[in-house]
Amino acid sequence: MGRKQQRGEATVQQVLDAALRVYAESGEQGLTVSALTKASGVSPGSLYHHFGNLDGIVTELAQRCLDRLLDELGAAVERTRTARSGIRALVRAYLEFVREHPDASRLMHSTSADQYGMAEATAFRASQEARLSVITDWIAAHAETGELAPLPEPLIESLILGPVVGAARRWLSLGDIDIEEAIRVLPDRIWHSVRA
Amino acid sequence: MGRKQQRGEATVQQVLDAALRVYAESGEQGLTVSALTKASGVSPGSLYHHFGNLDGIVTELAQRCLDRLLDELGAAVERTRTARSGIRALVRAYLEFVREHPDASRLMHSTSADQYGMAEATAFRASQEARLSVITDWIAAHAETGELAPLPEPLIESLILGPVVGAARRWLSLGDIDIEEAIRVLPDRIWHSVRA
DNA sequence: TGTACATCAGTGAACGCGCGTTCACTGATGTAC
DNA sequence: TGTACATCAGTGAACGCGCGTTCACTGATGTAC
Repeated sequence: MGRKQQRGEATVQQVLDAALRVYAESGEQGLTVSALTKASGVSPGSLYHHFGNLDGIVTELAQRCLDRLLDELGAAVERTRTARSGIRALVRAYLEFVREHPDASRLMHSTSADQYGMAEATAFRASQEARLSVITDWIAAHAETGELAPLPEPLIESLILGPVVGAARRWLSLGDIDIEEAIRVLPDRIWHSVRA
Repeated sequence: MGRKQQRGEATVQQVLDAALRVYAESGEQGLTVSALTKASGVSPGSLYHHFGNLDGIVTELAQRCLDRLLDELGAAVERTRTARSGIRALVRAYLEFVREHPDASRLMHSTSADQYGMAEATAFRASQEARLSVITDWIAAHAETGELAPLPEPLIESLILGPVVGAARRWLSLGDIDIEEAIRVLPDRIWHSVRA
């Protein structure tokens, strides 16, 4: 049985790069097969050979973006000791990721749990569970020490990520937020909403 | 010049009701013209007579939903004196609206500023300015008294609405949040993140 | 090392479907005098 | 009150476009012996 050829993965990467570019320029409704073949130089047939269908491309791209984000968040949190420094690092890492990768962030913020229905959102979450659990476990641990408010994990998560996502979205779309100021200010503000 | 006939407005309402129903059942991609004609009993021609195009229907529906939400938020805030009671009332009113009108909330949360590009998001916001300013003015007023943290209005807004929207979205899609608990808990938690 | 074979990667013309939209028309409602 | 006219409301068959997808095929890469 032949091993997978490496030029395959190169093509996959080429397509995903092009997809992010197209999405950044023309948004979700601009992300068509013909736009992708044009932007990537990859033929429709090859595209289907690697991804199955158009949805597969978007899903794969969103997954990879989320992978990177969650990796950074996990790393940020694991470098800390106290709940306070952890929350602050988490918020800062998220906003810095958005600042560094605005296109990827835009994509994630509009596809992750939004356009897809509930079932797919659940599946999506499940597939990231390994990376996600680094963070949720950390939260659970610090909830048990009494440093964090005794709330269900989803509520804690909403309190932390809610303002971050809100500010990020707004910076990405309306642009009436100074992201540097957000990075300076939000971590501590959010900490005050979840501490015991 | 003949006055507008009232059966026109009845048809418009019929279509918008159907649109919300279709959206709730089949999501954004199910909201097609043929689905609307089937669900509303209104012919394509009539549909275009009243709305111009399909986008016009979605926009109109989102606008009307947002109208109602902002009215309730404005009313909730105006019944209060202190910053603390105002913030808490605002959060509570938002979550109660979501609980009472989940379908309308789902629609707003995925169309308002998401699928549309920046330009349209701005225009959308501008058209709601009257209702929006009731709330932003209230925030500005209480920021000046020193009750609220001295932050730019968009950041305050993110801190307040972020967790609310996050929790609402999650209740609407994943369903792993107890909305009654959120109504009980979030108002005070959020208040702690924006107070001076 | 060379040859034969299997699998992977990639092409691009072609297809059919369903979408948003139009248009010529009929019917209903309101206005003028 | 009745008649003539203008505008609004509504119909539904028809259209064309562009979308996602397929498929028969060629070329490249890796494996077996």
